[in-house]
Amino acid sequence: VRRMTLVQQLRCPGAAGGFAAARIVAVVPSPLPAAFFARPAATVARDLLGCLLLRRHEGRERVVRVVETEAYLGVPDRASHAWAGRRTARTETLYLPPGHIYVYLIYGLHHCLNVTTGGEPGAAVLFRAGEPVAGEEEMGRSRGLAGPGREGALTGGPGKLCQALAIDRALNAGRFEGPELELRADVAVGEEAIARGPRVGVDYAGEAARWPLRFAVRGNPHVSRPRFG
DNA sequence: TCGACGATCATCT
DNA sequence: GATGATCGTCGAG
Repeated sequence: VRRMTLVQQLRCPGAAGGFAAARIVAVVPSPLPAAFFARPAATVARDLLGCLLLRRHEGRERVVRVVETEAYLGVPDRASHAWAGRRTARTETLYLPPGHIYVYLIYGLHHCLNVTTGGEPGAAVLFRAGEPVAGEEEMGRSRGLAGPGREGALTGGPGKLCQALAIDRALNAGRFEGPELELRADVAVGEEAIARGPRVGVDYAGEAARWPLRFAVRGNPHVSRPRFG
């Protein structure tokens, strides 16, 4: 049912038959190989759309489908924590090999989940939003929600996603190969179904603030604000 | 040691 | 659309 829902969301208005925008690449989800992450951040960010993000916590599994990401290009990117080669206790994680987990606290309140990539040193991809696939009850409890809220209320934003998946800095510097966090290929999202735009909340970054490094599944209701595409 | 600020969110109007 | 919450991080002194 979830897969059908996604396919409907991926329908491309201009494509006859509607399925041109999505193709099933794996019936049985498979873990992403290390080579997947060892590419430029923008490429990884785009290809992560449609993948499954698994979180195992307290003996239970929570799963979301990735529907929104942002690429941070590292040293040459003023919006990146690794801009100009900055190395501090916090940013050290960004320089780990591709496929590592980078979690940091923002605004003193919220955690943000990233994965390191190839390309320039310090490059990474921020997970901005997911579509719940399994473990919605646990997510709601972690979020402190009474019942099922509007779409996007659970995992429609980087802070919400981390809270729903019980992700904090305890996971920082780990790897996306289980048991706590895992990424699996599942559905490839066609170019026609991908919206691109400038990244959120980086107005301070000068020219880099306008780089189109935000990626989302076009029209998916779980994509965070500001909506675009 | 100190001060300014942030890859956000919920709750207001 | 505006605002307050809340504290780790980092650069300046």
